[in-house]
Amino acid sequence: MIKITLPDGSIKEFPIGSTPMDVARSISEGLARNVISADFNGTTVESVTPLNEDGHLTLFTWRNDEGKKAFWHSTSHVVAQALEELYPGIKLTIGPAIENGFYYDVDFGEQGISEKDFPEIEKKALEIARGKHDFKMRAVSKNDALELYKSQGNEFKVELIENLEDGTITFCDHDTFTDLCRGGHIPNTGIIKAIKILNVAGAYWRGDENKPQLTRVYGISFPKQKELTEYLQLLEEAKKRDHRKLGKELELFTFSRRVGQGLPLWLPKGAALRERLEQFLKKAQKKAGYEMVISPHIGQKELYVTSGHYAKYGEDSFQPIHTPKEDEEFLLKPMNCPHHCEIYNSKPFSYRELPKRYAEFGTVYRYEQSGELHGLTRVRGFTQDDAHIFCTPEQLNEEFKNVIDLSLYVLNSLGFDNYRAQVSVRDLDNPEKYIGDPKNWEKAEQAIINAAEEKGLEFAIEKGEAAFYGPKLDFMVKDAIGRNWQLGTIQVDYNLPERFDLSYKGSDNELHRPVMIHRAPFGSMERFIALLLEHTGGNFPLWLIPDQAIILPVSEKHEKYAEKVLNSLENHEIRALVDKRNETVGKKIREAEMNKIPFMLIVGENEESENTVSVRKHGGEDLGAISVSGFVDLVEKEINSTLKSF
RNA sequence: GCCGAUGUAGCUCAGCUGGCUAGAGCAGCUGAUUUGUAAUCAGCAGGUCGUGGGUUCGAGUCCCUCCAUCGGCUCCA
Repeated sequence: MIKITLPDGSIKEFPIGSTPMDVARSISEGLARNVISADFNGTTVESVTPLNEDGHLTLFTWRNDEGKKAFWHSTSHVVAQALEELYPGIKLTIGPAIENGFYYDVDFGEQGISEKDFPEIEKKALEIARGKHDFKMRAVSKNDALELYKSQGNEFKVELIENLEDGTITFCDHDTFTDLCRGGHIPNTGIIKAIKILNVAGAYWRGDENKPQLTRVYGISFPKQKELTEYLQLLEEAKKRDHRKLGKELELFTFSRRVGQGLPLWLPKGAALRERLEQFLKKAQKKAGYEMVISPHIGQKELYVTSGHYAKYGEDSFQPIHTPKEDEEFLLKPMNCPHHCEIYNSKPFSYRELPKRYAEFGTVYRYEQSGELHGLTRVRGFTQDDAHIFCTPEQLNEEFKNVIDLSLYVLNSLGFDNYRAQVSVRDLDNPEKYIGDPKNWEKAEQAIINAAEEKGLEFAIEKGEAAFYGPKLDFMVKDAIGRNWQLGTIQVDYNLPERFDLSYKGSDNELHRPVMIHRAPFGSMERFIALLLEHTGGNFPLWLIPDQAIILPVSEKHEKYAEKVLNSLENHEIRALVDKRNETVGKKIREAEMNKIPFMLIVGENEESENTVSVRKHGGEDLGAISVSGFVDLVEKEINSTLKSF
């Protein structure tokens, strides 16, 4: 008998060779039907793997991430089989599960596949799945494994196997198909009820651009057809919310071939919106003790040699700007920190004067690779809501907490309420990777962790994820349709204060090195607005949205009254406009709806005589006739409920 | 940068295997209509078919170059 410890701590005895499935069955038939994979003593095992020793067992179902992974990974085997049957002679490489689904990298040789072939692949794969084949693992000797793939001329698998140790190599069989695989499958293909091939793309073998390029086939699968339908609807929804589409429709920004790739042009509505965001943050920052500074868009080469950036500056960057003077070089600034260090350096500081908090909406330029540009989220010129805090090591904890407060204030004011934090610390096994005094690192990491705890943040600690110059905290934000984004990094930096020889006079009358905090709650205005567009689907918070209300006169006779209403609204700083076009009310409403204007104020005979407006909210809700001042109150109330002061 | 796909009017799209002056809807303009909660009607105007080259009697359609966009890969001080 073996002793199996379950996650709830209970220990049960089973005959040697029992499988996770047997364990599930002993708990309930329902669980047994749903169990698709398991973890035994820290390694993923099949639900049918015989267990021969005592240990801890966790059962996974479709509801667990691990279960989904096994499900998708298993589907990739099925799809690989389908591909092999449809395109004889192709070479399979690897096919892992990913965050949403799976992919399989395939060398199609001379053959090519395109979107048109997807239905056929899906059909074939489903046919195979319906055959209800068991997944069976078997151990293979290195020689046998090599021989199999050498005989098939599959140099990719051969390379994989050559890097494996004899005795650890396993194959996975199902139906007529065999694949090199370390395991983690569902018991049977039969539970795969829906398969969708999503797209194909090029991908280098082992991610190395000098190696052959393979075709990566992306797909996803589900245990129920309904779940696939829902997933496809989610993709549709994401498409509707695409910030590139909404940005065009709402006239926020555009790009011009003449101006250049990755260089956004802000249209009036977008520029005004961005200005409101900046003012919002400036106001909060002022209260938090920041001082605005301004620095130029370029800096001498010398500046970046000092900061250390020049050493990393390569051919794949914007090239230096030369002047008539020989050997004079300027660089477009890729970041604001060096400039801010020099601002700090402009005069000596006493510890009594710290912290200094320098903030700037600084536009920076980075030559992102052309294939990497994407709407507003990856651009070549963008504006960071940057600030650098120079403080004493003792002040770090307090300052960090203040920055967390500010970041949370930003997130909450903009409708992001689902987030957690990630604290990135050193990898203690590789201390040589980090610069600065280990004692200070210890202090800084503790300061971040304490700050996160004291602020009641839900956070995870990631070992080895810190930058070489300091630990950091990132916010992982979940948007309205469940996608994760990294937002608002807060970094501690020991490197630049050293390089710029920054100092302050301590109470001991000695010079000390300040600590620097980099932070940008928005990250960049471009990326943040893109994210906000996708999060809200273009329905920005009322305080931020370009047009808050549109007045729709029923006919020409009511234009004068409409103007009067507009005037009252403007007096209360409500952004409104009048649709005076010679169109029906129905059409004006339709267009206002499509333009996502939160309030439509219909004015006609009745409203004019009663001094009211008939309010229709975006989406169709009819609030009926309200006095103009009543409407102003309504707007102000709604704004105040989302936009609290810092 | 690499692989693949795409590029037709301001926007969304048609245009079969190359064949007369390239189509539609919306937006725009003109006129009629004066309108009550998601599209009033009619007319007009609008395109060197991304760019440059080639094949052909003939190219939006086939081939090549470049540019841009999209999906990935790589990269992101």
